[in-house]
Amino acid sequence: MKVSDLDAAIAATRALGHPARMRTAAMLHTGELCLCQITEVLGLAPSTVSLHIKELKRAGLVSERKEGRWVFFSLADDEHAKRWLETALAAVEGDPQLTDDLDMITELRMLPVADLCSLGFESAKAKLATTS
Amino acid sequence: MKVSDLDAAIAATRALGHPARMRTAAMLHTGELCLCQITEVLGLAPSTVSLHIKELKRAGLVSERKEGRWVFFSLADDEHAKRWLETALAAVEGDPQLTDDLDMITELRMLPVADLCSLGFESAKAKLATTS
DNA sequence: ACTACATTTTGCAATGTAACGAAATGAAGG
DNA sequence: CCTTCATTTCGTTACATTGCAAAATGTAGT
Repeated sequence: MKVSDLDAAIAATRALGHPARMRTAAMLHTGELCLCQITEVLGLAPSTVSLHIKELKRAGLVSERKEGRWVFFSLADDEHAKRWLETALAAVEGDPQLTDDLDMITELRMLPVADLCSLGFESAKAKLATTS
Repeated sequence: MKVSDLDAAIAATRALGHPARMRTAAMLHTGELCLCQITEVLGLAPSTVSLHIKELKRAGLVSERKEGRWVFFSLADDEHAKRWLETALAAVEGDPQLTDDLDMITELRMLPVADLCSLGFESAKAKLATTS
C-alpha cells in the first residue's frame, strides 16, 4: 500500500510527539538496545514500551533485529528516518532528562542483558558486583 | 516558565503531527494568510481551524499579526521554528494534497479577503468576475 | 516435550484530542 | 452607540491514545 509523503511525515511527527518515544529515539542513537533496557530507563510497563516502539517502527524510524529470545531495536538508516531523527535529536541535544537517560544507558550496557531482563537493574548490578 | 528542549521538541512534533496543521504550515510557507483563507482550503469549521493554529502558535511555529478585523498568520522565523519547518516542509514537498492546497491558495490570494471571509470562495470568485 | 522467559497482543479504565455549533470577544464603520 | 463580522472561547460528543495487568506467542535450553 502506497503511503503519501504527507502521511509519512505525519506518522513520523506523531511517533516522535511523545516523551517516551522521543527519549527512546535518543537512546537508540547510542546504538541498538533490547526492550528490557529501554523499559528500565523509561520506567514503564514492558507492554507499554512495546507499543511505543511499535509506533516508531510503523513510522519507519526504528528497525529490529531478533537474536534468540531478545529483540534488539535500532534507528532506521534510510533517508526518511535520518532526516527526521537528525532534526529531532539535534533539538533535544543536552536536555537534562535525555542526559540522565544516556547516563543510565551507559550503566545498563555494562550488565549482561539476560541479567537485566530477568532481575531488573538493581539486582543485576548487585549480581555483577559480587561475581566480579 | 522555562520549557525544556525536550518539551519544546515534543510540542513541535505534536503540532505538526496532524494533517490540518501540517497542511497549514505548508500553506503559510507561501506567505501570511488570514483564518478564513486557511479555513476555506482545509474545509473545516472556523472554530476548529482556530484551535489548530493555536496549537501551532503554542509550539512556537506560527506567529500572528492583527490588522483591524483580521488576523494574519505566518511561520515563525526563529531558529527553533525554522529547523522543524524546514524538515517538515521538505518532507511533504510535492505531495499531491499539498500541491492542491497551494494551487487553491494561489486562487484565494486573487480575491479580496473581505469578500472571501463574508461570502466564501465561490461567491467571492463570482463577484470578482462580474465587477471586473 | 517441558520449562523459562523476553516480547507481543489483548482487554480495559482513564485521559486527551478533534470536530461542530453556539455564544463571546473585539475592532470598523455607519 | 449600534451593528457587522472575523476570530476565539465554550460546551458537547465521538473517537484516539496511554497506561497497566493478564494472557498469548515464540525461542532456548533441559
